[in-house]
Amino acid sequence: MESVFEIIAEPNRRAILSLLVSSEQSVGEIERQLRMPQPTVSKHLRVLREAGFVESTVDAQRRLYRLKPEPLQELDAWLTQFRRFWSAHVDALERHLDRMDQSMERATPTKRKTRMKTTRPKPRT
Amino acid sequence: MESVFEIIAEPNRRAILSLLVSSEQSVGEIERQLRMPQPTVSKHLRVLREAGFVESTVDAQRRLYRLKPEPLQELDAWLTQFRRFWSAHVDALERHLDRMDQSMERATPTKRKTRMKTTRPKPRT
DNA sequence: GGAGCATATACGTGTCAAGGCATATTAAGG
DNA sequence: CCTTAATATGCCTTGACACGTATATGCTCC
Repeated sequence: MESVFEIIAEPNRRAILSLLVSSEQSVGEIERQLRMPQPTVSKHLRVLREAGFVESTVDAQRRLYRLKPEPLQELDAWLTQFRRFWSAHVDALERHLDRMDQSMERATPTKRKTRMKTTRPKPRT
Repeated sequence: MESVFEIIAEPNRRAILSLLVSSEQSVGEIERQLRMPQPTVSKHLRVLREAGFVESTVDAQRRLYRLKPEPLQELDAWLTQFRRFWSAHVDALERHLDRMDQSMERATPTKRKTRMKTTRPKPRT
């Protein structure tokens, strides 16, 4: 269970991570929302904690788990090499950029298919 | 072996994908560069092909494998939800952007630490 | 069409991790 | 203290998958 990749291969763990995006949660809250048995939750949280995906603080009998960014950023970094590749594929980059800034999708009803070449992200000055 | 995540959990498969970023390769070339037995390569390629990560064309006795972008873009899309999160963490977003365009890193000796606030992704309207 | 190279598949085996269930730990509160 | 709630851990079973070795398929060229 070394790598970041193996950790997120497990669907329940991904579900937990997605849950924690909004805010920190206790084990019991996770258990209820995801409808999984408590030992399962605890075990997955252990894995996530040891891999650095989450951290916990104690609040009386309960433990509050929150996300930590580093491992997912590492994953993001791994993806970088492929972004170069798929930006070579025509306007796949554009779709990617659209996903990047998910502000205002409705603002431009521009047709993707017939769209002119977009300005590529400029090399940072 | 459903999900994108399970596919890339395997180190050898990731190695193959990384190899194919530069250009298409035959099975034999992959075999030699990664120093893995031929059946292993073929099996992993099968998995990758069925999951849509690669496609192959026939060139006489050899088959040339090349990358397909979609599954990795799907992974990228999954990461999106977390980008919002870690952009809440101070200037992690900035590091992310720096990673996005990996052209010319040496050109700007700008100090990251003392840099001014970057424009954040706006909350969806 | 037979030899030889390139790639794919079949089968048997070992490992490892997820899940279920029971139980241990720790804290709180009366 | 004793009980109850919240969480963690241990053990066992089961299934999936990666690997090695052997073999099959397919193409080329003579």
